[in-house]
Amino acid sequence: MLNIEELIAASVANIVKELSGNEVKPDSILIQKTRKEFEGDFTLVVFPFVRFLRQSPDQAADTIGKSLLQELDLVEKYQVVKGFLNLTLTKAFWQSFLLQSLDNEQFGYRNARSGIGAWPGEGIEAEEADDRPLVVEFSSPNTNKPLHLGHIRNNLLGYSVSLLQEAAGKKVVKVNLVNDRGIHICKSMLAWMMTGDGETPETSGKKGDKLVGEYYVRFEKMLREEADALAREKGLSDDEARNEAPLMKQARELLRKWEEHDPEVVSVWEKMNRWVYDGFDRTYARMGIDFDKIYYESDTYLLGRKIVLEGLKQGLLYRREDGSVWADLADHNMDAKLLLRADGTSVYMTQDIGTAQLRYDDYRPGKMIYVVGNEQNHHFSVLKKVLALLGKPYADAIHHLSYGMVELPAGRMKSREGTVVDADDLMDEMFATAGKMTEELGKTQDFSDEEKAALYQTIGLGALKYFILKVDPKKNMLFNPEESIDFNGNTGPFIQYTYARIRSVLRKAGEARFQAAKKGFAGAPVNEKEKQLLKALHDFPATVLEAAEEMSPARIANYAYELARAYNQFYHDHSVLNEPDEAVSNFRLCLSHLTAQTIHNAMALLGIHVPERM
RNA sequence: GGUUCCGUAGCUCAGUUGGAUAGAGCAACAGCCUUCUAAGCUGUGGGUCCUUGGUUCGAAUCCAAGCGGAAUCACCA
Repeated sequence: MLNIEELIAASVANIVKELSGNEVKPDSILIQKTRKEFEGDFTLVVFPFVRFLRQSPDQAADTIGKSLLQELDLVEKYQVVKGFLNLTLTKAFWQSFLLQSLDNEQFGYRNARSGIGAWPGEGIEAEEADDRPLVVEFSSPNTNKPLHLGHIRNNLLGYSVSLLQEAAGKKVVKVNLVNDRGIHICKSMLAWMMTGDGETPETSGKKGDKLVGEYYVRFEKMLREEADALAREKGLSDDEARNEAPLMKQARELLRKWEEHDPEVVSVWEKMNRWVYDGFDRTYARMGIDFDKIYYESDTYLLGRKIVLEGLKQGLLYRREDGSVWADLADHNMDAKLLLRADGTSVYMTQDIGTAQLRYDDYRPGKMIYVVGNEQNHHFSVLKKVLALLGKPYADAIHHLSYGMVELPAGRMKSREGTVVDADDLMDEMFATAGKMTEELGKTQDFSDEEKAALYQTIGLGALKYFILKVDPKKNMLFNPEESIDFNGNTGPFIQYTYARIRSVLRKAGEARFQAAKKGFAGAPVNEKEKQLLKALHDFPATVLEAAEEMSPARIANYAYELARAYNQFYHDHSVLNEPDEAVSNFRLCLSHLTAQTIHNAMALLGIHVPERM
């Protein structure tokens, strides 16, 4: 079915062709929303075809306007302003849009395509890439430290982008790739073995990821002391001293033993990783994030190595004298990339090759989206080149969703300077602030303790998520811990509040009255504030598709804000239930209902809940 | 130095495939609660859209050069 903009555009194309005999390109017909300061609903920019019509812009606009008025019933009138043709659609059009949308709880979402759940299997290769599932990787933490603010942006983005793609009709698989192996985790293990005295999350009461993180910090501290001493004694550079320090040698020895599957080492590794996973799980749960599949690097790096060795056998890669294996990327003006060290161990790129293959085998995705910070832009362009070199069909399917860093007023977070903003702490603070604000406003006197806790969590998380998601992903963003995140203005709680207000009206009206209202508003007059609301609501489905296309939750966040603002302006000026004219009251009730539904659906795409009362 | 990204109000950010007089919020000031939730609404002040050229009927948006900032150019992940 054509939407209204397409319908008008098609009609305009016909008109111009009849008048001038010229075929106009569809994309030269620009239908946009009429700006607030002019009368009208949609605007046609006539400049692109004044040439064909051999008329002044205003004359051309008038000519087209007249024809549209005749041809399309839903065009009520038009006005010409400086080469812009402003069309006003009939009340009937808007009211039937409202009526049709009201019963659709999934308003704005495209239905998920059926039959895609049964992958992988025969025939999947023949399907269009568009019909295949999408794999979205996000979070991807290391297991030596708790999650921090940077991870929060990553998690929220990845989760929201997944929801957006689903809303656009794609089948989505959310995956996490846990970096559970390597020197960093060996450092935590070593510090724990040397100084831990058997401490566990149970004996200490500490969250597992926090506990392991503490040992990582302890290792770094001890290493620093050793390295400083060594640098003084032997006059070594800092890098040399750190490398030469006995602790560092022990950590590397631990890694070597791990790769040899030393049972004792593997057992400590498993134990401490489990602590971390338990901690992460709690943080994810609180954040409202989940995954369909978790990959572990310890499982994928060997596959990567296998693929590299096959590539070498096929002559796609080459071996240097020292035995290391490389990809030649000179054709792409890139330096050669190391894929296996001389000792046969793998690097980051190697395991990413394995991971990509595994995902392809598991899901045959049309696209593999990696939500990873922009510091890894180069890594991903190399990964794609290497996979192409290896002849992998999924090389082009890889899409790096690159996002900007979260910066503090003093710059980047630095663990050495203790400026890392911990994810759990931040959420705790948000919940506490939400509670304080709500108590001050005296809004929850009749709430039970459980209801209060749930509400404060909803508001606190809403504020945090909205704050982060409203910013264009590719831009760096600033977070100032001194100034707590706002609850007024362009914020999550503002939108949540608007929803709660509407729900309050709807509760007062009751379901029976709403059902009756749906049948009883035809022909009611539409005032300016109501028209603004209708236009905003009408925009939602297209906005969802654009946001999905651009992978930008920010588009949805800004949309939700505009919608809430439009409702509040309407609400301020007009009464729903106290309106004496029954048809008008019915109309406003329905308008309120669809607005609530749309706010709910928009916020859901950001992973934000909306409260019935606040 | 090469490559990529960013530069819009005092601050944080919007601004669709180029379209009308560049918008919000915060902060400041002034108003609005006997009426469905004032976490709201209304108003005032605040701009060299980094600069200079180019393309165009039309440029914050596209192109080129320059300036400023960030990331990256690892046998780290």
